[in-house]
Amino acid sequence: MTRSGKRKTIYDLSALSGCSPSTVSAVLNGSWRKRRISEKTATLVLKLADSQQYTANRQARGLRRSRSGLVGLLLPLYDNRYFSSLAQTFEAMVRARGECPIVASASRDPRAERETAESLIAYSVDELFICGATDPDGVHEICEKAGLRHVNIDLPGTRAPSIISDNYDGACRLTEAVIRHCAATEPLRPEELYIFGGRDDHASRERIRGFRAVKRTLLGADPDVCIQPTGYSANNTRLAFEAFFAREGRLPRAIIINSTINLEGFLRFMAGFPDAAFKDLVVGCYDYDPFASFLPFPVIMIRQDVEAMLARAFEIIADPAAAAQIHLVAPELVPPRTALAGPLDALKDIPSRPAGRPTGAGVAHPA
Amino acid sequence: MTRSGKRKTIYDLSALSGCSPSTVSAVLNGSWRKRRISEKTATLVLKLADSQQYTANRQARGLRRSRSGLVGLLLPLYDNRYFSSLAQTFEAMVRARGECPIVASASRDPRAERETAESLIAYSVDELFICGATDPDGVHEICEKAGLRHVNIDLPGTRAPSIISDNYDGACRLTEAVIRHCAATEPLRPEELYIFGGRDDHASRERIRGFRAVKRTLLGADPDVCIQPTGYSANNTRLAFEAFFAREGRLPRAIIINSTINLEGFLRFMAGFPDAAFKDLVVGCYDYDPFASFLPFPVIMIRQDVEAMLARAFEIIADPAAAAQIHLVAPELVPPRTALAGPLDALKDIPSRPAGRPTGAGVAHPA
DNA sequence: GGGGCTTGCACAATCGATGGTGCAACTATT
DNA sequence: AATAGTTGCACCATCGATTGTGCAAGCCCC
Repeated sequence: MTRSGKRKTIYDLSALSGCSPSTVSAVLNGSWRKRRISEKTATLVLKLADSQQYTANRQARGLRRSRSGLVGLLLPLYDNRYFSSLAQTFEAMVRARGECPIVASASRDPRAERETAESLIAYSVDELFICGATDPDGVHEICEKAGLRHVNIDLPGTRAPSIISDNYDGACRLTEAVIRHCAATEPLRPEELYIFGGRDDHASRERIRGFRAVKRTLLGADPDVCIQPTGYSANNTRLAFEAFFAREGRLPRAIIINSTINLEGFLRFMAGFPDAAFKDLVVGCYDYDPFASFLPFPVIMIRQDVEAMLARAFEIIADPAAAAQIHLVAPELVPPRTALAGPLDALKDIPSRPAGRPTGAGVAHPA
Repeated sequence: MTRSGKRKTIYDLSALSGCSPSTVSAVLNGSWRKRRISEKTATLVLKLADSQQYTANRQARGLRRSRSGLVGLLLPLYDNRYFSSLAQTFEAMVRARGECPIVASASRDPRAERETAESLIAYSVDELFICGATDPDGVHEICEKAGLRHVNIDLPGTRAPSIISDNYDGACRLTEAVIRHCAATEPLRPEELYIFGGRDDHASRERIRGFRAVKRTLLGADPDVCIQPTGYSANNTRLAFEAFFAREGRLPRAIIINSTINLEGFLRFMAGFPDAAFKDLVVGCYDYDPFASFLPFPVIMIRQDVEAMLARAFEIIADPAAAAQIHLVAPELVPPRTALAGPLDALKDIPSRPAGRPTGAGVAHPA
């Protein structure tokens, strides 16, 4: 094992190769043809860099070039399948561009959002994708002061381009799908269909608007009491369901749930009852989670098109003339019991030799 | 709106305040008492820094101090609840220490792992947590050459301290729980209990070892054919179940599944059959996912103690004398239909005014 | 009033990489 | 052979913050 310790610098390579640090630098960053360094010198330096395990110090380079190669993603949180798949896809896309993704979460707290943005700026990120921020305009202001390109995703701001799902249309389709699913048994009455979860943000408002519009159209009425925006907390959602149940002695026949986080709150409620208690329930839920799709009652989900949103966001952030307007991306309605492929399917798995003998040829590892 | 553009530097503040850049620097990094800067000057500079929205350039600071303030986490992937909760918890812990978390994923590919580690080193991360790496020793070598403190999590290496779950014990308890659950109906025969998923890594081996040990003890036999390590791909897992079903005309009565990723493969298989086809199935699964816990058949899960593992990892990485040994952390057996609290429960939710009138006081937003 | 001590700060080198500029040593041209 | 043009590289300032060191001004004391 070679000695542990310090990283090599261009000065080390300079000494070893006998040429100047600037020549080494030019060779290593590819600008050597432009600087008329001879092929021979370049080869020598490159060979040395390889044998010495040289890697450039990105802080030094970033300082000099005032570009860090870092691309930031500001997220509310990691721990649900919508945001984790977003992070996964973001990372793949940034790496594909040869840059380094840096993801940070800010808990949907406007102050944390601003502080996190400042911290990312302190590290000189080159671009910032602001996702699901409670106060996108607050973050915008900080970005603008720092001269940092940025776009909003998932929740729109008024000062920067925003790429969001068409939440209104998604909610319409979701609500309609739930109503039709119920109608197969017995027509749904307006007071039998509730929406839980979400808060006073653009997405929740649009989803509630779609919910109400479709409900009014298809069911003829749209009582206010059916709107229960319990915030984005699982526990508050559980409490809301418990309160409802205590009051009504039953659940609604059909429930639209604003986020899988709220659906987790519903799970907490479920734990107190046997599955049989939910046999007639129909649920519609914003955001897709493969396991949620297979719960013991029909769960119709809306999958936001994370790949399309991010692809669009990358286009827009690259356009210096992009206006502070909203770009809608259509989400996808996912029927119950559907296991969609996700970003992980893009990763190749390395098959391993099975520990036991597989019974049939190639069974355990089909091509 | 203030003009967009450049960030302020200590030189700007120097000019504005009339004192030298080094004085400004000392004031802003807190070393000013030691440098005998007067309280008056300090106050002046701090006020200026505040009004000018100054934030230090971390690249410059990092370059000079050869510490970046970045703490790295190398993950196989983001997009399942085990790793996403790990990322979530990691981030909270790093921020609590006043540093900046930087998470990167490497797809369980040894080459990508090494390259990603190199990239993190290029950004001068101060510490690296290597989680679930296929080749931890390969990453170790790179870290050592760079003089970078590091620990392994989730999968052990031989060259650095490793904090992992007690996979053997967890598998024993899981297998036993599944067997007992089945026995309530009718005693399980050895050939009715399979294990699917995982590959030839330490965790899979330990889990299989525990599985076999308990099976042999409780069921008296332990046929090789019941071991099906189908890798960590959902699709390969689906194919394995389809092949099994095609061959046997049924599923095993009870299945242990090595990872929720493999369980997702099982979902893909499930999608082709009605729920009724699985009414007698009992599943045990490594890693906890709240939605998976509520599938329409009993799913007993093992939750790895992410908080304890990370807390231990932070202790160990801080100890310069830490040996390259394995530290076991006990995982938790989670009965079917259990909705555990997660890292998100630590986030306070900001309640919003409900759009509709809540029927009971405080129902939608209980304290 | 001169030596010694403290106070309060400025100066300048440094971290590693970059890129504009300068300049020898060659080659080509007339 | 003198001039002009090319080739191949070295020199040095620079990015922004940090930190060892130096030093003037003020104070104290005998």
